[in-house]
Amino acid sequence: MEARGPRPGVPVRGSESGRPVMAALDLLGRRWTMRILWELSQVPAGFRELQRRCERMSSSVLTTRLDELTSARLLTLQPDGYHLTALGRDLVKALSPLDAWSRRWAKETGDMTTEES
Amino acid sequence: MEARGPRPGVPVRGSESGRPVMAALDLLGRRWTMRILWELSQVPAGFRELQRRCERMSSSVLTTRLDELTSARLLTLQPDGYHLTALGRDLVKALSPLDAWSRRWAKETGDMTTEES
DNA sequence: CTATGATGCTTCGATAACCGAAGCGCAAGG
DNA sequence: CCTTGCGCTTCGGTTATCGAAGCATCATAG
Repeated sequence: MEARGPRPGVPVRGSESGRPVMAALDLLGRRWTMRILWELSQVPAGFRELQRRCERMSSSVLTTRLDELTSARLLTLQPDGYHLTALGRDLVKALSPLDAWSRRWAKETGDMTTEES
Repeated sequence: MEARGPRPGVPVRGSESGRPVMAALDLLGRRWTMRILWELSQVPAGFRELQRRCERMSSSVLTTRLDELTSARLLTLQPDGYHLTALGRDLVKALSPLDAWSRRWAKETGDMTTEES
């Protein structure tokens, strides 16, 4: 299929610099990407189960994302489904404070607390 | 403009659950969102400067994102430009391990275009 | 040998998201 | 007055995503 997502060292959407973090932001800023990583970090899954878990995400996009993430070396397809690589697990680990943050976000939404420069 | 992005506690794209982290993943998984937060965390900026920094991102999308992020209480418009709120700064803080990870990613992908951030 | 059901994945027309050049209304400066 | 910069909108064109249907393959069952 030749999807070929963003990789560090190469210009990406919104940045010619090739700075690694920009490639990461591009990759992660595509629909479903973080969700897929998130789901796979909980429990590895095959194509269709992944699709089910993500509330019927379209199969074509799932294929594209799996291609991008695989060619970025974040996951691999194994007999029993897609797994995160060590690199992929590290990414999820790097992203994990997001869960705690989101809970705080939920709490503070509706409040009128803490807002200044 | 009434764009109104995802908020915790409300069903979002790809998840009916309303779980906070799903709302966060939806919000952050939109084009330019993380980049905008990233840029504003470095230095606050007005509309046009922000547009310049993000290599000419389209103004219409920028408006939409600023609207979403503002109504999510992650940033505010002040006389001297857009600023992160305390909540927004915490988000960026939660996302900050991404920078270190991306450098490792770059190393392990074989590409050595590791510029300074 | 069917047939049935599950898998990973593709196709393709329809829809939604995004792009970007142009322009608006406003405020400040010359 | 004229210009400059601002936040922001408009709108026609482009790209990304959707989703139902289908294909090839493998395993199990009849």
